[in-house]
Amino acid sequence: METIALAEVAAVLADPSRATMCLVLLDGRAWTVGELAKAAGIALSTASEHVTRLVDAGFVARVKQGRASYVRIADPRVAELIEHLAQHAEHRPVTGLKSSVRVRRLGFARTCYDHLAGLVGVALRDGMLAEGLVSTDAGLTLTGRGHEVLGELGVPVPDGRRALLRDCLDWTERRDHLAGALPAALLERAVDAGWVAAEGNRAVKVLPAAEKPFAALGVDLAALQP
Amino acid sequence: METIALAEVAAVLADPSRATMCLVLLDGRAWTVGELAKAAGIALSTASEHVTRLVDAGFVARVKQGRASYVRIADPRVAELIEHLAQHAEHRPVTGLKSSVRVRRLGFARTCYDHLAGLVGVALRDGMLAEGLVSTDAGLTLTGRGHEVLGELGVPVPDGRRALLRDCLDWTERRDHLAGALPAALLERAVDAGWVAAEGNRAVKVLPAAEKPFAALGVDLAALQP
DNA sequence: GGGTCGCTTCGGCGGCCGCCGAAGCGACCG
DNA sequence: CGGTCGCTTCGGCGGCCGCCGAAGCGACCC
Repeated sequence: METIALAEVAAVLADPSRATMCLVLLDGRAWTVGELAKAAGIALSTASEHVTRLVDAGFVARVKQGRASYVRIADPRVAELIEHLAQHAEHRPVTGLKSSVRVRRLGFARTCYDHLAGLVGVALRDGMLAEGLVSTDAGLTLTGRGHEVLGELGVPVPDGRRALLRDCLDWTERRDHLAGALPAALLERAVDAGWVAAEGNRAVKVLPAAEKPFAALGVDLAALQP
Repeated sequence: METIALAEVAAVLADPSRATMCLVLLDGRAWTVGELAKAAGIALSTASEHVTRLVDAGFVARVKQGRASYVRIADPRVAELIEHLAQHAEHRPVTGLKSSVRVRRLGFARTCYDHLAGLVGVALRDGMLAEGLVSTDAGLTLTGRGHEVLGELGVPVPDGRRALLRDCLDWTERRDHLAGALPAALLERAVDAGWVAAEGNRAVKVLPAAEKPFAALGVDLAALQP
């Protein structure tokens, strides 16, 4: 019986249109049904049906606002599940030509649901390790120094149920970057403080103000330019 | 393009027969194609086709031995992915009547791929936390005392790429138990040392010899009997 | 070497599901 | 209070895919 549940959940993501929707929703924003239809290249009516199914499966939430209907990922755990699955999917040969163009545009800095990824994301992981802010001795952990430095930068260290730090294989870099509650808080702080700014879909622009705080995290942005 | 990859991977698990196969394979053993066919309730020919597809997708490995053909999960990361998906699947209402009977049989102690789960698995997490062997201060980590105690028990602390400790929502207990490289090493030691013995599919029998080592891990087995 | 056994491959059937356009339905705009 | 706009629902079409039994193919047994 329980086994059927697994198949049902997988079936929801097994359709290319629904998969596309989930992936674009990983940018953390709320999309209208019409936008999702366009992104997936299908009729509005079909998109609406897909959204219904994603809602029923608990993957996304639909919030009506006036005559529009906004769709967003239901909760961070779902985002992590989709990322996990996408990681496995990208774990093999690949890749087309067109995608490499898109990847170029997104490669330097981008968001992965609610945290930084791309070249900058990977450098952040390396830098924080090198500075001793995080440790991999027994799983990924934040060190005492890490607590201090983040405090000085105005990044609150979350203490909820969600894992503080997780490795997340980067789609473009093929190396791990940091995911979890802490990187999410870091991105939020970075946007608030004007260190970075969201550009397009998932692209992120790194602003000059980022230089100092990122240096404190072990990242030399000047040496990193593409 | 990349989006299609996600859908393809999900599609592999979206079939009830293949999902069943993957779930039974979570016991870590190698199954023959015939056994899998019986478990899924389908013809041998169909099962063979499913196995081929699971192999192509990188979920399982097929190793020929004489005229038999053994199938097992391809690697621990795959097992974690399937568990992750199954967790999401079981995250809702549920449950039939028949399944509760099966659950009863498996509830006390069972394996979850390569580590202990069930009531004992949950108690292990609680006990190790209470004894200060693991900590949740910044993600799940093994403490210094944890290293010591495990050393005394003859459990080697792995240092590979795989995460040492992870929370894993228990299907039967609806609470977390410990997964990851360390719980896997613990189970292996427990079997070798005769603390526990594998019974049926995923059921585990806890032997008298388990009392002392489990007490060291903060678990009072006598108080735990079902 | 003939017989059996376990698995794989092949052909063909049947059902499910994703697709669209048309129609229905609120919400907002004048 | 008609008109438009965004979304949802409905009916029907078409293709894909999981299913089986039959046939093919090695490996083992005697």
